Amino acid sequence: MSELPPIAVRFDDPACADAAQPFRVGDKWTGVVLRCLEDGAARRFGELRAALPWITAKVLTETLRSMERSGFLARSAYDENPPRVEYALTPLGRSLLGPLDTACAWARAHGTEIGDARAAYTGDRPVA
Amino acid sequence: MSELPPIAVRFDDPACADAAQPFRVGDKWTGVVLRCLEDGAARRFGELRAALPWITAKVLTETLRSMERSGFLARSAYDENPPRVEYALTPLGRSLLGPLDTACAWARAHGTEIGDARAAYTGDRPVA
DNA sequence: CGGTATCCACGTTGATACTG
DNA sequence: CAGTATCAACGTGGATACCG
Repeated sequence: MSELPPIAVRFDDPACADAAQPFRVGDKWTGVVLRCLEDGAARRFGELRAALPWITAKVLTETLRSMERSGFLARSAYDENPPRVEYALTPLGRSLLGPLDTACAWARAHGTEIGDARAAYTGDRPVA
Repeated sequence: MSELPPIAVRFDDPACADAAQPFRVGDKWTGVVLRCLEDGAARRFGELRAALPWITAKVLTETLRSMERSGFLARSAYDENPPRVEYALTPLGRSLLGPLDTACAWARAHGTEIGDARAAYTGDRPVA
């Protein structure tokens, strides 16, 4: 299985610019994990860690547990040495990808307008 | 201008069941405010308050400020007695409605599956 | 009417260290 | 390798009271 490239901070990445990203899927990191698994392949914990170096192991674990609990992904543990654990999207998890794409498309089309609006915002509240 | 009906807790309402609602737009209440203004009409602060009685004035003010700052809505204050302030979506704010509908459609189609998955979840992690 | 000011409880994130 | 334990820091959200 090929290594996942680290997910750079992209505009359509919920990890970056929460400020400029009005759409969120699930918890803070759910969207990025979905992106890591969107091709349908199963990934090991370490692969996900390597792809998302800015998430601590603890938070990644919590995110994966939460997604598992909601039925978005399935966890498979193999009793080997060294241990191996794999995560893959379920059909329910894959069903999130469409709306996620819609949100990302919005961000690509309009995201910069948010920054423009904030830059232009003075806090003045003229009286009509 | 007609009174806004209170927004009941609907499944596609981000206010209810954060747990079962994986999509969020902006801050906690941004989505509901968008819904209140989606018809394009301007609403007074008090109208929004009445429609969203479960949001405190402070938090509603913060939400409106944040949305104004991001360019999602425009605030108009009229120097009258008693004071009048109106909020209306900007074109940028209206552009959010499409993705919001997509997210709500997902929730209607798949939302119950999350609850099912949680009910079925035992925390057992069988070893393969 | 349309807000602010103040204070607080809570949940989430994060750093660090440790383990089967 | 794939986690867990612990603790600290922070931001959000909410209750209440007051103001121009």
